[in-house]
Amino acid sequence: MATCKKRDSAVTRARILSVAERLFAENGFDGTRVDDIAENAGVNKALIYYYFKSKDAILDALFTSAIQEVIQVIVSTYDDMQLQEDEIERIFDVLVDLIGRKKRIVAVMLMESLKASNEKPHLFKIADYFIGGEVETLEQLFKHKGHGVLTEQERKQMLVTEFFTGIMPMINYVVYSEHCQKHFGMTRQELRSHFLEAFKMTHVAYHMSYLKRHGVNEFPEGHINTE
Amino acid sequence: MATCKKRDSAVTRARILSVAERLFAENGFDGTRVDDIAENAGVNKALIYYYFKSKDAILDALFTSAIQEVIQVIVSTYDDMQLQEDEIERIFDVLVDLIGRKKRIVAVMLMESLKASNEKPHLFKIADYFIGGEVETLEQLFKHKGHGVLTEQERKQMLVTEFFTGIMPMINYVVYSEHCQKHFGMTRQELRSHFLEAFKMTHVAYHMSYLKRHGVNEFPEGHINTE
Amino acid sequence: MATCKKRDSAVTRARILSVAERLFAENGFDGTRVDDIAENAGVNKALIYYYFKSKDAILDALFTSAIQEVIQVIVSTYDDMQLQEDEIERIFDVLVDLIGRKKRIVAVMLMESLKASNEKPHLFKIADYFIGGEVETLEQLFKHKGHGVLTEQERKQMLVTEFFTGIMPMINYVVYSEHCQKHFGMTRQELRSHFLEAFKMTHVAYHMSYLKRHGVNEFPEGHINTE
Amino acid sequence: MATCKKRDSAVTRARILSVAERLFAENGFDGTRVDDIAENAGVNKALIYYYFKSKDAILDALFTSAIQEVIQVIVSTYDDMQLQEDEIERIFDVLVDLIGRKKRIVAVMLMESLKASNEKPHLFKIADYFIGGEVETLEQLFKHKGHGVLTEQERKQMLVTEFFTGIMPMINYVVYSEHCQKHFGMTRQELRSHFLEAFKMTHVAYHMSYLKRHGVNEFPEGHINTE
DNA sequence: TATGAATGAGTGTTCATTCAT
DNA sequence: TATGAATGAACACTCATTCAT
Repeated sequence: MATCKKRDSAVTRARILSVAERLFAENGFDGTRVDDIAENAGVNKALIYYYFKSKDAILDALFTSAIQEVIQVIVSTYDDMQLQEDEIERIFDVLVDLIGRKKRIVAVMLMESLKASNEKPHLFKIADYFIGGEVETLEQLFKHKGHGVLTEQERKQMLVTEFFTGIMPMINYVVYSEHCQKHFGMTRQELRSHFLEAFKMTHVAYHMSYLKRHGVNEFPEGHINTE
Repeated sequence: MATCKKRDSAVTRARILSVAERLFAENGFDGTRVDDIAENAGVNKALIYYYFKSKDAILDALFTSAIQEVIQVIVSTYDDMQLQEDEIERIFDVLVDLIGRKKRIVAVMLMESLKASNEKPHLFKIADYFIGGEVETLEQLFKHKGHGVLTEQERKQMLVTEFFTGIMPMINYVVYSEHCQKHFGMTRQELRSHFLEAFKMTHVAYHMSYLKRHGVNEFPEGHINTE
Repeated sequence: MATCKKRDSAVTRARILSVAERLFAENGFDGTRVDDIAENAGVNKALIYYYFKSKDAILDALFTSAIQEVIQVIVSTYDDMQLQEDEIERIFDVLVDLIGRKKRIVAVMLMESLKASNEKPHLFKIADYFIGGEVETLEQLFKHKGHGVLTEQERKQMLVTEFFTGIMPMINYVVYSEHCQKHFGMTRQELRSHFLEAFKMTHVAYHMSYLKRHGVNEFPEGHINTE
Repeated sequence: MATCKKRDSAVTRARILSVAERLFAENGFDGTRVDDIAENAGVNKALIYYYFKSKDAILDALFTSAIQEVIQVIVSTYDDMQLQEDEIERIFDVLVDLIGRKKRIVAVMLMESLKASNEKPHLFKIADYFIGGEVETLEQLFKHKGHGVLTEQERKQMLVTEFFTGIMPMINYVVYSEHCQKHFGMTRQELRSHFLEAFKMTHVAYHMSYLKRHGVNEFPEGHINTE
């Protein structure tokens, strides 16, 4: 009769992950004790080690699943979406919501990435997919317009621009959202619309002018339109 | 006679702080042991507690001194600098070098700021001064041009824009510099010039167009010039 | 019809015991985990607790069965064997092979016996049977020769001699065999023949001279012959 | 005024080692907890890790110091001692007392040596010195008598004989002394004299007859005398 | 000002054992 | 007879902090 809550492997594992995600975000990875995770998940500490090899393995599992989820959404987004200017907001919504749903684990990713001793920050795994999508889209447009392939320098410039003025601001918006609301005394909506405006006026505007400068004004089947 | 290397209170204290800054940046605050600090500073562990009440106190001292130094530089920078476009690069250099010199402690600040449990992230203390400088400068220009004071909404938009597309990208550039060089396969110089270019084409360009839109084309005694 | 591999109680139990014996010998009792036994035996960990009350119970079962097996062989050996000198080697073979077959569990017994806290080392259970066989044989000979029963002191001397120069060297040979081969750089055969020689020249030679000293030169129906 | 007991590094370290030695002997290495050592030594557990890198390091320290002590005594013993038969008992006393003083740590060595997974048992380090002393002495005698150097086979036979019928019985006597007294119902003195008798009648007798067989009846400046 | 010794409270991890099915 | 899930009690080791000198 009663839906058995205990003894369900998948559910328990998920609960551990969920709790770990929250606590890591609240106190950082090092600041979170396995005991805390156990207690908050309502399971025995040893059970955590039944599902995960180590505390690090929990973090890895969180990272991996977050990255996979993000990648999946990005791929499908760039697939079925026309980059018309009037769709900017919709794209923005999708991406911000996407990261937002994983904001806690993304925050942990940032924390770990900030450690100088960290060799291969997971942050870049996500960034790569975002950037990859944008750069690829642009290359397609260029090829269609008769421009040759990008030079190495052009590619590098693109990567850096996308990273520091495209994806990172979005990530920062997501992870610092609450702090900003408090510090600047804004509602969630205010902050969101102000950030969207700022993003449009900087990163998006740059894209538009870049395309215009390269004579990409009309798009094959209706891609990014600049005016 | 006496080569006063040991027994010099100020020097020892400074060495402890310097070592702590490096180790905190390398391994995070939680990942750094007081033993490590002691060993690397070449002092007895107990001596650290003679100079600092606790490990946290070391971090606070680092934050405080870093913030003070940053503020001091910013104030003097905005004082004696003409925001002509041809000076953008010089301003950029000054600011980036400023943060860069404190990059490690800034990285720690970011880490701490990312924790959801953190009430008043130190990050904003620094950001406020940067933003404050820019916003004040703009307000001065506006007043001079006959525009009234900024509306609340305009101010908020300005704050958000400065934070997410102005100061944060610079901070990110500084703290992720090494990781980016490695990940994108660039030299320090390449990354710097690409980032500067990206910054100009987004945040700076936004400022220029904003000013132009508001008819601020000439400056009293030679402020920001848009063309 | 049914290939009864699983679901065969006796076989499973035996497999658990066999695996436990190997692992205990390899890593010691404390160094062996029940998980390891389960994994190596290819059974579920909980099943082990279906067959055995505890980890200690597994060890006890191993001890008990080993001791019983040893006793059984000893009894039959001393029954049907003539202690002629030319049979020394055959006796030696039988005994060494006997212990050798249980060498792993014997090693564990020794380990347990070495603990000062151990009250009644199992080691003596086995030793008693070996010693008992020899002493009894000798007593039979003496009685037959007209010597009276042994004095208490003679018995005690016999026990000690048998223990330290008879059974223990054989046990040591078996349990340290591999280590000795490696350390002394010998093949199994070399070590065996050298040990047999050493055993003959010490313990066996002592027996012979002892018997001779007591005028036991001929044997009723062909027992130990000294020259 | 009061002789300061605390805060004396050497004393504390020694107390830890002493307690560890006792507990390891009582319960085995794996059966002893660091907490137990701390409690019995009357020190904080962390202090143990201030003096020793790990639990294994404690064992190593015990082994190393025991081995060094044993080696030192052996060297001086074989140096200044005449191997006359009437001195056998004195030699025996010295060696047995020597091992006896380290009986607990020797017992632990045996336990560890019994683990099949143990690569280089410490047991052999001690055994080598005992055996080395005896073998060298014999070689000297042979050389003096005009016998050439030992063949490889002779050396190997000697090593095996010394190990299994010389040093190991003595070690066994020492480590099983208490158990034997209890099991065989003897006093310490009884056991000792019985064992000495057994040792003389086997290992020592073998040495004597071996020498006689090789015509070593008189000794240069009074070494081992066989009759 | 400086240090070696000492401590209490963790901290990740393990393991024998049991439960529910 | 068999299993996957769950647990409590350890356990080796760590670390910020303090004491005595």
